[in-house]
Order: sequence, then structure tokens, then C-alpha cells
Amino acid sequence: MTVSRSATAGGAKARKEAGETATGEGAALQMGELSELLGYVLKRAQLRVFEDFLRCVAPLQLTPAQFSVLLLLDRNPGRNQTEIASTLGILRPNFVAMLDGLESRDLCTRTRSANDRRSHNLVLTDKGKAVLARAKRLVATKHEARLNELLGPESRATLLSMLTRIAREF
Amino acid sequence: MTVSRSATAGGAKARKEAGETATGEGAALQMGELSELLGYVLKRAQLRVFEDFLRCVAPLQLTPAQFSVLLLLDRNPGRNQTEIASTLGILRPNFVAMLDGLESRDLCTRTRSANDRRSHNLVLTDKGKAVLARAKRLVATKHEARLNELLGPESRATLLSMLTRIAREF
DNA sequence: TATTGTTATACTCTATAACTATA
DNA sequence: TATAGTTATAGAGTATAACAATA
Repeated sequence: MTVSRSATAGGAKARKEAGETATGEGAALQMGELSELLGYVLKRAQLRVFEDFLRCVAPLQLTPAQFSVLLLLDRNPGRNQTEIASTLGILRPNFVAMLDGLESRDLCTRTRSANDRRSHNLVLTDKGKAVLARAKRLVATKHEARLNELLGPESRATLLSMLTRIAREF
Repeated sequence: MTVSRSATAGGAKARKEAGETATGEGAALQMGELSELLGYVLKRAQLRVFEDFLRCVAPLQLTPAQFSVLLLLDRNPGRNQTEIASTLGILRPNFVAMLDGLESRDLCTRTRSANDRRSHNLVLTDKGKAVLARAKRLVATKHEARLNELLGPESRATLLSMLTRIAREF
């Protein structure tokens, strides 16, 4: 029930060539208040950015969510599933299959904790670290570089700080 | 495979009180490069904004996507499903059930076009117009008002224009 | 032959309840 | 009893193929 991929103007091609003079009939639709709705524009921008992320990191077959998990494991080795998942806003049940995927690709490991045998210590494997390093490079040189090109470094910083405020304080 | 609802620091509560001195063990996780990843912050901000939108418009039971359809129908009466859906980035097959929902609530009508009996002319009903008017009021006075309060009008405009650039040109 | 609306279908993401093994 | 990981399941959202009616 939301927005999806492509869509800028749409249709208006199958308009009768007997079109009604100059009233603008058959033209692109009026977006109206939609282009002023922050939520709408935010959603479209987010879809574009994720789309580009996927394209840039395609050689490594990593989704944005998987990349975020690898980043977090690298910075916080030995944490358990509940901690990693909740930090990323992923529900524990949904994190299981996600970890299964990463572990089966030998990017990270689960090992039962000695202190508390209920929980798993999560750590990146050497391969996981290597893949993460390559992913970071692709993100920096292709993905974020394109954004910097579009916005410029100052605007990009401004955008980031405003979005961070919304994510934290709104 | 993405971010979801709440999550700011997470866990770190079930830490042994035999905690490891002052090394920061048991503390909140390090977000690392994540807080600099535009896509990540963008996604979180978008989720927050949609969440607030739903809350503000809850009395009218409208999702952001439904609201965007009503807005578009109001500005572009008589257009067909393909045109409305594609403008919003909704795939035609998925737009069917969505319209069914709006039509069954008597917010809009489908009527076979006289020119091309394959297509449906979509228009808001009087009730649809009334609901849209009330929704616009709630969005303006509660939702967007909160955003203005957080960012201030100038920053909000800046943010909107940067997001629009990304949505259009990225 | 092409297009509109539609159905069927599948895959991903998100969400909740409940189980097991540990604590 | 409470918590960690897990399973099962259900619901949105998104995607593609194909069909009937119409052009």
C-alpha cells in the first residue's frame, strides 16, 4: 500500500489524437500537494537510494540490511542476536533467517556463549571482514560518491543531520 | 530485509553486574559508519514519518498510500487506473485491491469510459472529497506541523528540495 | 496486435504467539 | 519466572504472467 519503483509522469500516451485543443487534456497528471508532502518525497528518495545501493553492491550480493548487520558485527564483535537485531530495528524472529543466510555464506559465525549458554556470540569471519571491506569500498566510491556528486558535500551533510534529527527526535 | 520500527540503543540490560570495569562492556552498541550511511538514516527517518502520519490520520483510517491516491484523484478527476497507479509508482495489478478498498468505503467511483470502454474514469465521491479535506487538515495541523516544529520552516523547505532532487535526479 | 482492468501467484518484509533450553 | 534463540504463521507491499473485453 505504498510507493514502489519507477514513476515520474506515467501514461498519457494512449490519449486520443483527437485531443481537446490546448486545455492540457492528455497531459501529465498534476501532482498537487503531493510534491509538498514530506513523507511522500521521503519515501521516493529512500527507494531511489536503496535501488542505487543494491546496484552498486551487486557484485557482492548484499542488501542494505545485510550490509548494516556486517557493519555492526565488525564494530561490536561478540554481541548476541537480540542486541544486534534490536539495534537495527529488526525483530528477533526475523533476524534468525537473516543470520542463517550470512552464516551459510561463511560471513559470520554463531558460537554459544560460555557465560550464558542461551545466547550466541556473533563474530565476522575473515571472509566476512573481507567482503565488508570490499562492500565499504563500493559504497564509498560508487554509491555515496554519486550522492556527493548530486548534492555536494555540504548539502549532503545538512541532509544527513536533518534526517538524523527526524529519526531520533520526531 | 530492512529496518523496522523502534530501536535506538537496545538491550545491554541483561549484562552481568560482574561487568568488566570501565572498558564500556555492556554499554550500548557502536553504530559506527552506520550513522553516516545516508540510505540507513533515510530509511529510519521515513519509517518515523510514516508512523506519525498514520497516527495523525488514524481517525480517518487512511494510509499514506491511500491519502496520495485521494489527493491525485481530486487534482485529476476522470483519469483511469493505469494513469493514477503509474503516477504513484503503484503497479496496475496491485492498484485493483487498493481501489476496491476506497470504492467500497464510498470514497471514489469507477465508471466505464464512453470513449474507451476498457478503461474506468475515476472520481472522488462527495464523501471522498469530505474525507480528503479532513485528512488534509489533520496532516497540516498535526503531522506537518510537528515536522515544522522540529526543523523550522526553512530547514523543512531545504530538506524537501534535497529529497526531491534525489527522487528525481539520482 | 495492443491496451485496460483483472486474477492468480510468489517473494520479501514485518509482526505476534508460542515453543526449547537455559538462567 | 524470565530470557535467548527459534519456529510457525499471518499480513502488508511488491513483482510477473496471463486472461477477458475492448480497441
